[in-house]
Amino acid sequence: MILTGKEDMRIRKTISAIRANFEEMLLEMPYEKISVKALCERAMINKTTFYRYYPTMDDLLEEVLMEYARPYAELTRGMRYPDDIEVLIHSFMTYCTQQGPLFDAILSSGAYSKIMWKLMDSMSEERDHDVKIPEGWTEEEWQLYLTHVNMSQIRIYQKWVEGGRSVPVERMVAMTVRLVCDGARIRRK
Amino acid sequence: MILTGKEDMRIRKTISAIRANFEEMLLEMPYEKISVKALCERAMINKTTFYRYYPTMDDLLEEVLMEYARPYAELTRGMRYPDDIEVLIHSFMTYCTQQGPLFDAILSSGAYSKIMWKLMDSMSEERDHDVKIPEGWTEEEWQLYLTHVNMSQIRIYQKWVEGGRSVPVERMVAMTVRLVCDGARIRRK
DNA sequence: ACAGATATGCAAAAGGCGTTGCATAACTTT
DNA sequence: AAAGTTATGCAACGCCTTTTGCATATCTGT
Repeated sequence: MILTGKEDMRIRKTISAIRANFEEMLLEMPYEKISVKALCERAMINKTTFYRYYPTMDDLLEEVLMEYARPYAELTRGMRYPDDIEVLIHSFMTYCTQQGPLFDAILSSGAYSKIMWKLMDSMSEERDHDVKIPEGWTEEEWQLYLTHVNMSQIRIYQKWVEGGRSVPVERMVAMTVRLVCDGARIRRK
Repeated sequence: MILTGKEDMRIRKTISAIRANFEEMLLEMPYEKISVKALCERAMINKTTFYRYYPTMDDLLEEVLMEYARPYAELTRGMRYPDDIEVLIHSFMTYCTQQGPLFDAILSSGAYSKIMWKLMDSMSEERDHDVKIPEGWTEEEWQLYLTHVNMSQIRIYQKWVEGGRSVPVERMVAMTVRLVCDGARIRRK
């Protein structure tokens, strides 16, 4: 549930407690280890109350993650595939990098990869929902294009985090741009 | 558990019952809806017996899915990225297409996307485990390359299935090859 | 400050997971 | 065919999820 600030004070108190404790726990343990029971005990609310707002824990996770999508859409407003692809890749990588440990914790919780697709989709949807298919592309080609480009970025970022970010961001961006933009047929040297 | 045929007959009976009923159920309902309890009742075995062989249901799913990886590795033996990328993409798409409804059911059960990465990894690992990093590539570039190429293929295939395969295979292959090989900077027309 | 609305807590229930110890059944070996 | 091995079934357990009805506490509007 997203707070507008106009709700009953009990609601705001409850939601904040859930959110705050959930985010804390995400930093302490992998998502899969967090039980409704433990979260409720920690947030000092009743299980019933939790279920009043979130059908499942996954919904809560999704809600938290989705709040990262909005600022990104804002940041890249006006940018378009395929023309601005370099900038978009750069923005994505640097944006993710700046989001801090919570963001990475959720992404690394590979168990819930479905949510990442959703994230990537909504990151582009918020920006692209009004966008027409570019000239010369069929509907299917365009869908394929977005799938390909989005998927690569998020998976590459995720693997990069998993690997402890041993490569500097800028180098990572450069490699990604080269690979995604110039294609996979290229030979090095 | 993979049967060699030399086991105690009780074991073979049990494992077959589990596998057969599990595969049936996968065609009837999404993976997440299948409970250990229901599977055991249907297979007419005790829960204890199930857990003797599979720590979790995920392991069972993985086992079933992984059996698709071996023939694919066989099929593409000797092929290498990046040189044979066109053939590899073509092989992947057509191979998947020929696997029938069970394969698609597992893949569409998007909930369990983690396993697809595993699938894709093992599809290439079985083939590439002995392969050195190509000349002129750094370790990281090569990892990035594989991530990118593998991810795209599996996600594109998955989306294609989700969309009811409205585009013919060969066209799908062509589009994928073009996009992955020639890169995402290209403009149509 | 009061009345009405409504969110929360509590307790209990049904159901699934994963584990245990033990008796019994089925299999293999000789 | 008997002896020894080992897989299965059974019953019960502790734990977690998700839902329920109802009483109580807390909020909001006036």
